[in-house]
Amino acid sequence: MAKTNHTKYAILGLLTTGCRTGYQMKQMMDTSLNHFWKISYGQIYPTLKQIVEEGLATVQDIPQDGKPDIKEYLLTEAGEKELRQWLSSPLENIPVAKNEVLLKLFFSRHQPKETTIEYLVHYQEILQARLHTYEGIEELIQIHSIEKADAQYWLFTLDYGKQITAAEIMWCKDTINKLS
Amino acid sequence: MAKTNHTKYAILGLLTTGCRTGYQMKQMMDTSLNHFWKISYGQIYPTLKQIVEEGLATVQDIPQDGKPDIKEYLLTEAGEKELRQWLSSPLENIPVAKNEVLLKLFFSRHQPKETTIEYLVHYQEILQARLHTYEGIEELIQIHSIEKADAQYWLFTLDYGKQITAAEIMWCKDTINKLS
DNA sequence: TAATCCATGTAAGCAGTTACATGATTAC
DNA sequence: GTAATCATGTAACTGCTTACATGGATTA
Repeated sequence: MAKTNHTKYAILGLLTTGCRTGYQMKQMMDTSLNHFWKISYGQIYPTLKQIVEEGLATVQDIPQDGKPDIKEYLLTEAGEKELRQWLSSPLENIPVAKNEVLLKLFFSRHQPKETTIEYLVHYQEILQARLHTYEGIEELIQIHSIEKADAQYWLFTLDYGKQITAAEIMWCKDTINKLS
Repeated sequence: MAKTNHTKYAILGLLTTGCRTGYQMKQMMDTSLNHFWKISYGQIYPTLKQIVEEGLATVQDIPQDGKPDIKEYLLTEAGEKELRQWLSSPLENIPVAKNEVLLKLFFSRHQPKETTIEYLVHYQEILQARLHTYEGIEELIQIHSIEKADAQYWLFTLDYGKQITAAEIMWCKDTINKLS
């Protein structure tokens, strides 16, 4: 089964992008990785602890003036190796993404068509808003990392979000039409 | 927060489609709802029990010859009402779907481009296979439910799967090109 | 004779969120 | 004076999968 703990690798990866504290990682997630990955502090801090125990990173307490002390994490060579190994490992069975929108639609013959249409219109608005968010992220990436080797790959993932969301919007329009 | 237990509603919904046992529901999930919803027996049976306790369905033990006894579940009026209420409730914050493919790509500057390309080619193949699966599901729906009011909505969800997968394949090709 | 189908169910465990606690500093 | 920002962390809980148990009938 090779149960890969993806969260662990997400954090190892973030350690290569300039993030050095759990707090910074959370912020990064909530901005740049926002559209395809998200974890809570309740997950980040214990995982960081575990990563240190495994020798994949080191910690150092650094006092700050005015602000709370920080714990600075740095990737070790073993950590880098582990990350690279995960990157090059083939992707196995991708789990099915649960889709609440489709679940409701699947059973929607039990409600008036108008309600379903309203529902889809609302969903379309959410998608449109999401597209705007992506534009914001694009700017962030360009500001943050003009000369970073990362930027190219970050824009690939963003492009995914943009293209798939656009396709979803198209589908919404199609489906609304079919129902009208 | 209005924590909606989607699994419960998935099961209530399935009870309106001719599924009368937990076993049948699992089969239905693994075929027709396969691309956007999936649950295990360990989730189905306890939820069915709970649904009966809440008065949303009734059970009946029915002995069979040759095969194991079945427990036949039937939706009550209260159950139908509950389902309809959920259907008409607005969709709130859609949780971020974690995407392992994008997570790896995000950190892929740490590996040779060739490896990333191979990886994307492999992913593309998986997507292509998925498209074929969808065609299979389409046939299933058409056979299963020629005169069912459900069919229209089932085909909508399938259409979603087909269109989004096609868009993903396009993105794969684009990205492979950019990397070459 | 080994595997698969039918059909139900439970216990252990994991991944993850939510809510809470702490406490100084800065912005409105 | 109230809220937000910075920064770390834990405990309780939920949702879900996996692995196991049972056992006759059918298929390869």
